[in-house]
Amino acid sequence: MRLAELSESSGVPIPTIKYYLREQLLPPGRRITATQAEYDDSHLRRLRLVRALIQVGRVPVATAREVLAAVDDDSLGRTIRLGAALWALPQPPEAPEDDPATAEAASTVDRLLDELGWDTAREIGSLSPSYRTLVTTVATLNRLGYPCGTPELTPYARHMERVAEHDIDRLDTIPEEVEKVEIAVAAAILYEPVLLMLHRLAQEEHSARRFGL
Amino acid sequence: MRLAELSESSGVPIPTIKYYLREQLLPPGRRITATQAEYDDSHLRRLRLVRALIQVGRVPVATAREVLAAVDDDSLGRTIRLGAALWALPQPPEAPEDDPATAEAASTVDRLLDELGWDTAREIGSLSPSYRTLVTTVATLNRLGYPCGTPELTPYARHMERVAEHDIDRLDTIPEEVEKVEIAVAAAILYEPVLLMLHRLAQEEHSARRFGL
DNA sequence: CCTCGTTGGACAGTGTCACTATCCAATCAC
DNA sequence: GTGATTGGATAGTGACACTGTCCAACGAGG
Repeated sequence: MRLAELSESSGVPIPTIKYYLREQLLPPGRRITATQAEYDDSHLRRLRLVRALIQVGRVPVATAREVLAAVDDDSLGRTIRLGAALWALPQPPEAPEDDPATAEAASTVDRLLDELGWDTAREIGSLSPSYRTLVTTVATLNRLGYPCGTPELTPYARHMERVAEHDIDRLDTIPEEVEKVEIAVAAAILYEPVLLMLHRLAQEEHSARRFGL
Repeated sequence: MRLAELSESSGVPIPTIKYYLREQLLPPGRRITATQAEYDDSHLRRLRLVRALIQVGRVPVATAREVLAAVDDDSLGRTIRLGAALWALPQPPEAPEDDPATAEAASTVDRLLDELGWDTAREIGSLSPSYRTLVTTVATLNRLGYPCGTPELTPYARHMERVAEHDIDRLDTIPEEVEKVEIAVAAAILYEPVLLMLHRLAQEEHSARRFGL
């Protein structure tokens, strides 16, 4: 497959593919001659993953490179590779640590994790970007005057726990091993918008039912 | 409250506040003299909402202006105002309609809504940005070779339905009427990151439990 | 009254980011 | 052999969210 054909079948413009090659989001093709290269299905799949990361997942190019590097790192096991990839996802800017609202939010989240019995998350604690982002967001909500303490968060956490269990059950059902990590990353990143949109649709539905259109 | 004081107590730099005033994200202060203006608590609250929208919610400035215009539109009822505000939230770029994968994804989502009995969502259909984004995302997942049909989506939709019901119950418990819409918008936008982060934390927790660290 | 620092406002400049346009020499198709 | 095409390098573009500079009008201290 030539570059033009790769562009054709992926719908991505040639200059953009060249840009991705340059940024190492896409491995170089197999060199045929000094000036021509051949691409295969793995390039096509990777290219679609890149587009999904950037356009749907809104992942910055530099971050996508890290995520993909983790995906390609054969020295890591599957779980670690997936974790490393998700670990690299972008987070909103963090509030200063000396902020009292941040400190309070941190203790709120800690109490939540204790209550839920999420001991692993509790141990990893502030090393996890998810944890830190959660703290920042809770602090923001509190500063805005919106109640967001442990009691408010607990039901949401229980719901998401069930969703996560379901996610992991599904991961085990994927048959192919080769592209498993690639697919898992795509799933992790692309299922988040799906969840959000289902959430908004459900809100629209139930809001309309309760209050009318 | 002078501009400098507003900047001080919000932590937002003065030039940025001026920029927000210029972009009409923040209403102008009450003019004291020809060259000085006075701001109050409502400005401070609005400013924090703007920061939350832009920094946590990653809402573009132009979109934030529309969202806030809907919030301020006294001619609309509360539900409509909230709907209008959420309606304006940014969506990923949409796939071309003639794409066969998009058409298939649309029918998948339609079947899902039928199955769930979300009749209002079904009627509104493609008018809702949430619907269209969901279709686009499902199409992307399918193109990547990830199974994402009605059976895969249904359990997720059921979970999010329960979350949405809980959301709406909570909305009713907010006592103050004046800032209700403002708070509801902040909640709708800021609770999405909270949900996502709880989801990721839960994934980390259960993945670690099942597969080890 | 008269400074002199401060205020709000206008406007141009900056940094980042995701592309995109241009150019070039090597090669392939006829 | 010749004209189009290819892959690669480099520089440019446009959107976006600020940010820095300047300025005339205040307002408080002497």
